[in-house]
Amino acid sequence: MEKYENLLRNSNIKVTPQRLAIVEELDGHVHMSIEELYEAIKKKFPSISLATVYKNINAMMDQGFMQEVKVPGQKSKYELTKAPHSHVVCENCGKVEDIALDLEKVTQDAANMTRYEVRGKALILSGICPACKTAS
Amino acid sequence: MEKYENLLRNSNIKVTPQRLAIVEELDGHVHMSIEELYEAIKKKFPSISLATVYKNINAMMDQGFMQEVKVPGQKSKYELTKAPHSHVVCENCGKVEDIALDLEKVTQDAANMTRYEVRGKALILSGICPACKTAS
DNA sequence: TTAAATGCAAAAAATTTGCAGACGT
DNA sequence: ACGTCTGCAAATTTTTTGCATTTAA
Repeated sequence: MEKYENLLRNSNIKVTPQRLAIVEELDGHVHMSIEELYEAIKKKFPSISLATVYKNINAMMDQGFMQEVKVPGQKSKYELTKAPHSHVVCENCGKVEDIALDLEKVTQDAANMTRYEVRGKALILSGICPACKTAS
Repeated sequence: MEKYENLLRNSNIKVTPQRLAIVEELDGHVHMSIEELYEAIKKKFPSISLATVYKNINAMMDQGFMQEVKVPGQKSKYELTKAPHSHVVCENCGKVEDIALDLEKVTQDAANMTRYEVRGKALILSGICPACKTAS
């Protein structure tokens, strides 16, 4: 995970094993709640404390490294900052996936209707994922 | 607020002054956090307890009367259930507004790409509202 | 070497629960 | 009258903070 070490270093944020563990965990799972992250990291890093996870999530969010995904009906999940994108969440299994959707038109419409200077767009679609549909 | 009395009554949920106060407050302000609701209602109804606000929000959400709006960067706000719609939030003053946007195309795209059976759509745009733009 | 990070325990904030009395229907 | 709701206090849960020690650079 060389790439993350450098990304962190370039941003007045020290590279600690705890931080790398968080980043690597997210790099694998993509979307996890605080508690999920903590439990997962404890397996490889039993001494980590929950406070450290909180502090680091907050620090990395302040630096723009990480973003909160406010999922309807469940706890917030966190992801490493990537290109802007939308999310799809399965109402059955809770899984969250990224999806690249074109929100240009919708954003234009909104700007015209509200006169807002629109800066951010957060779209979360929910439904039943193919796996859960098959299973039921 | 006759209308709400009947709506509540038709749904095995008793009409109490506390509940009417919550509903009337939201009917006026549309989007409020738990704490905002509690503070506002206390003015007209000093004996209400925070626990009652929580219990009623939860009860009315269970009944589908009320919905949580998970706003990026601030506490969740609540609104009375209306026709599906999107939201615009001002990053400066925190105000949340409803907006009717056509998400048909975007939803279709998402369904095609993910094979999800899409049921819900939550879009929150953020930016600077006209009032804050003028003021700055 | 030095400022920043960790981990613990304690504090604070947010939310839920149990229960006796009050209230809606 | 009956079952539900309220308000209080206590219990949980979630998140933040202070501080002594350790660690990255």
